[in-house]
Amino acid sequence: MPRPDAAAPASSIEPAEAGLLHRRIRDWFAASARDLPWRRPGCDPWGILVSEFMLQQTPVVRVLPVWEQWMQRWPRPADLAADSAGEAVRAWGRLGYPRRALRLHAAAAAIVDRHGGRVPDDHASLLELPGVGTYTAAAVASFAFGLPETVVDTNIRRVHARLVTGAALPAPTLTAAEMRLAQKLMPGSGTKEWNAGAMELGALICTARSPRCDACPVMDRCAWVKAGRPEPHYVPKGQAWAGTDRQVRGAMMAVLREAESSVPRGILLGSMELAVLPSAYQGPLAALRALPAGDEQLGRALDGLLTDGLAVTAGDGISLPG
DNA sequence: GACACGTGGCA
DNA sequence: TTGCCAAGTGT
Repeated sequence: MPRPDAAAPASSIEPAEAGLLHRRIRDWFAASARDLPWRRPGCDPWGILVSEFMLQQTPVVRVLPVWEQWMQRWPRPADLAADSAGEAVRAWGRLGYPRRALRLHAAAAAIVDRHGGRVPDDHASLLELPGVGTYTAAAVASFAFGLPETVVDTNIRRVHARLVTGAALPAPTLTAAEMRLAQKLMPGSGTKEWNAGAMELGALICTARSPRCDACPVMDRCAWVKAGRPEPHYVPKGQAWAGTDRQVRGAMMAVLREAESSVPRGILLGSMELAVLPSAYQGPLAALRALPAGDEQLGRALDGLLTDGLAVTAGDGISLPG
């Protein structure tokens, strides 16, 4: 049975065709890449690792200012490891998914403990760091150390789906066929520029919505364009937000980030009046109170934060982890 | 493999 | 305005 959105067999890419794609995309990258600070020659592996953590599910424009602050404050892994996890979470600000801040802090500690304070330069060691999965390990190995790792992120998956497979979008989850295709497409040299170029092409040109095919360096080779740019075969599953525990957790985290010290549990749960509280977190607190969350959901959200280590019990209250 | 997990910009 | 989407990871 045909599976239209599955990746094509790797054997369908001829060496000459692959060579053409390598040349075109790397040339395009050299001419069109954004000047991002973590791509500059002076950026060390730690700066690249920090950028990869922040870029997980978060757009570049929002990462830029926070990355600059982090590198200024914690220029080496040991600097971050010497500070508290709570400070990392606070400095994470509103980037989202604050557990990434916790894991980056833990990764810094692991780098100090297990690697003498230097970011490890092999895929296996990187993969053992907290918060580092298949993608991030390959990205750091490739971008920081120039190793010939196969990087597969959401941009690259979409580029491959269109260019080679002819589908409008990649499958909902990463498949083994996609990994084989990505490996088959890897050039014999210049892998760093190939990985970065394919990713950048997906981010700037071959975008999820309204791709700019007129500016694409490989439009004439694109299987999806040749097929008449068919619609996706499935409807992407949306992310619920309003009324979810995530929304409540986010509002509670905003209160904890802004608070100078610990926050009484009853304040977070809405069972205690504000009266004479220090005013630092009144804004975030008002936002939390405005949510249509019942006692049960408030309790569940707080328990989740405590379980995840994003918050800890401190005296009679709740605070960011020490 | 399906889910949970933040946040804000853009069409 | 509502919904989609962004350099994923851990369970």
